[in-house]
Amino acid sequence: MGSTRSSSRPSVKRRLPQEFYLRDTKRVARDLLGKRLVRIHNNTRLAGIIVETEAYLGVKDPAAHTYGGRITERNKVMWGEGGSAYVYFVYGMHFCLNAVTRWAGQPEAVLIRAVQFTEGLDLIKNFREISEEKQLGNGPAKLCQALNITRNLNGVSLVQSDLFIEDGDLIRNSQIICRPRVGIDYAKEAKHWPLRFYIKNNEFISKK
DNA sequence: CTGGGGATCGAG
DNA sequence: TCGATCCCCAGG
Repeated sequence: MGSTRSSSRPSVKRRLPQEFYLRDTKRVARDLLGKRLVRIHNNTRLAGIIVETEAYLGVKDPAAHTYGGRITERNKVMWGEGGSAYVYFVYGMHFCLNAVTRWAGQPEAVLIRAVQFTEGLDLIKNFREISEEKQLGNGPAKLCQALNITRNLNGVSLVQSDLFIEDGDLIRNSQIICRPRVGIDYAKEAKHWPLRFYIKNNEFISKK
């Protein structure tokens, strides 16, 4: 009514354009913090804030599936244009979701490692078969289970499909922690590279 | 064809 | 710390 504050102008959330994903992969990983990961499931909106990511830097990154220029059936989506989803199966039972970055032929990606869910919690709790909210998306395989993301979404466009990422709150640099990535002990010197990004003091990240 | 291992999770 | 569980993929 008589409000003179900025709340009278609602912030419009819009889907990130393909250009967002074509940029430097570390920048994309950092900039994805605070954005909203959204999945439309049977006309229901499931969504949450991305609070943790990791960058995978392609042919020169010993931790990446495309290290050394490998082209395989599994990793071929990473070789395509930025802006699509790379979903892979791991450890015999889990799926992980990446946003492919850069242009075709530069096979890099950002792993989404944790999401703070804010919409569609009933359905998400069903998929996860738990109700504790801090446990719903605090890991790359957990958030895939929460959104029912499996191999059939490998390769879909984040710019056009029912799986996408929206604008969100701006996260200041002072609120971002940068550390080595998780679960890549096999990756020689790259295991120390600071390519994991997460929001400081956030309760929904995968590890302390 | 084969077998070693994995961008994880949860129980003990 | 360890087992689950199975697909991937390099090597023969």
